[in-house]
Amino acid sequence: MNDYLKQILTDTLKTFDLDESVWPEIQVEKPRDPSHGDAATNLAMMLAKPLRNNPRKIAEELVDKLNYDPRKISAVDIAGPGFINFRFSENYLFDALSDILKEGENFGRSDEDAGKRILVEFVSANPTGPLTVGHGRNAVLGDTIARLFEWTGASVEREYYFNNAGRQMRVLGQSVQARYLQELGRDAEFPEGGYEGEYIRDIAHKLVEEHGDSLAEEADESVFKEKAESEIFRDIRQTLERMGIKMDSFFNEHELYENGAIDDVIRTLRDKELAYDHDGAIWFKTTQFGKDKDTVLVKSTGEPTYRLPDIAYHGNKLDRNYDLCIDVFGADHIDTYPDVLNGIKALGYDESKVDVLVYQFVSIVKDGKPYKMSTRKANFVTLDELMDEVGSDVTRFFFLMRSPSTHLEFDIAQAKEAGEKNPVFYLQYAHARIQSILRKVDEVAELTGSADLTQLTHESEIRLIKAMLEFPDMIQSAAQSKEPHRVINFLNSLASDFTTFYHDCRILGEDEKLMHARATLANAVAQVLANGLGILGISAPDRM
RNA sequence: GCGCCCGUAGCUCAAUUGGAUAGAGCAACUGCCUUCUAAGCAGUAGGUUACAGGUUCGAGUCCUGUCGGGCGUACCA
Repeated sequence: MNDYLKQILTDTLKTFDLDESVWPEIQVEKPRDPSHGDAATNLAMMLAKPLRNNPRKIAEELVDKLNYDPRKISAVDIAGPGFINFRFSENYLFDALSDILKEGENFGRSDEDAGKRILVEFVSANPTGPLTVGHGRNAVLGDTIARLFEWTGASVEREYYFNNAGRQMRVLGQSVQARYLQELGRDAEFPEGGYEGEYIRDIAHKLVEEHGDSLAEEADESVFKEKAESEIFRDIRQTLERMGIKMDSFFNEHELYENGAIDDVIRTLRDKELAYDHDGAIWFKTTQFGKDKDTVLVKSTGEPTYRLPDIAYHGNKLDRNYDLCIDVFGADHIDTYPDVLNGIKALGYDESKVDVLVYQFVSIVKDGKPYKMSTRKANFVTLDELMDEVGSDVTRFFFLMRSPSTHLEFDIAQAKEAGEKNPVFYLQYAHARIQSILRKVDEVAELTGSADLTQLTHESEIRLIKAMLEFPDMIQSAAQSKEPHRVINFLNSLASDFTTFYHDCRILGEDEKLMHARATLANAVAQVLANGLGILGISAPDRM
């Protein structure tokens, strides 16, 4: 419809004495206030300057010359400072409603990004412990953005990047080793800054069961580290699966050392005089990109900092020919990704193909008080514990309901509350309620063929149809802006429109023609709710 | 000190990317179950969008400054 409006406005614009080069971009949007119509354009206001005329006068001329199809548009009028408002004809709305049902579970999909290959990298937690509520926002945002782009037609892959080498992991191995020896009743000193969580004891216990005391004389921690890694990764995968997240690949940083990518990065940066030696370390000239200081790429110990493999990793991703690589990062990485972008640009890649979603941190409220988490100190709430309490639907919903750019306050008590305080149920309830009605309709009547939709005349019926029509555009803008919470806002509003309809209009007990039309409408609403919940990875139950 | 993000109703947050009278949920108050699920609906109250300027037909949204909060500012990841 928007395309149609833009088209007829463009046609009208051609009749004006105005060079095409100064034409404003034609914008059509839905007015906030429904009394202003179904669509509006600010074109007359945009033309005020080039035409040197009063916007309302221009609007009058535009409307006068506008040639529109009355089967689609029932009224056009001018309001406010010069807005032109359009009202959709009912005929158009009814056609659109039957299209929704025809498209069914595909309603809302588009080919906006058809043919594009997109890689979403997310979670990417090193295997030092179970996934916590802190990781949850990353995991659910990444997965949902991937789903959104699947709906806009892209071919999407999900990747988990990790590093199983380095100091963190050594300390992890030492922690397990210490617990193993303690389990055998021997003296063992727990490492400084070791991982104190209960899961470390569980891993140690498993080692005792599998190997008895045969590992007691191991000189270093590597056996323990490997066991810890495989156990923790198994847990992580299970947790993700429980949340409906399936990774297509796990990328080990180690690969970048083996295939020489790391060395290549250093060599190229040196060639371009963007890297140099100083104090035994190798530095990246980030001052050239406007930073205060240069940045260390390789420490004097010979160990690279994480930036270097990050640059190599992004180069690797772009080598795999993705059209777009999306990274999902917490706010603590906000300062590091410009280095990565500058790095890959210096290597000759197109950095515009890397897109970073930075989300703000989750703060936990537990027992009404803020709760500070640390994996190492084992003050954390794991995602599994959370899902034990509230299930995956509520978990996903809470992480998605806020804009990524604002802090998310996760109130464990509120999430646990299965009742009215919990907003996810509102959506599921609307869906279940419709299914229940449709079951009853089936019992009382044998409805065949297509309904006579002209029976739908009530204000709340018309509003529902209009609301559903916005679904496809909403998905596109949610994907493009990487803001899944827009889907939730939309569904909340749709569910609310439905319950208004539910209270205004009965389905059962009306004559068969009207019942058929309303059942059709309700069916479409259920379909759109189910599609939207599907994008969010949340179930749409048939009964509650 | 410097960089990035944020500041909207008592609380948690929206606001169609610069549009018309800033909206929801929770909490408070008033009504509504003899009809399809009351996990619901209708209504009342609650605001100088932190503050001060600026840009323009038009600003919660953009620019500058001030105040307040978060994160970063490592040869940690």
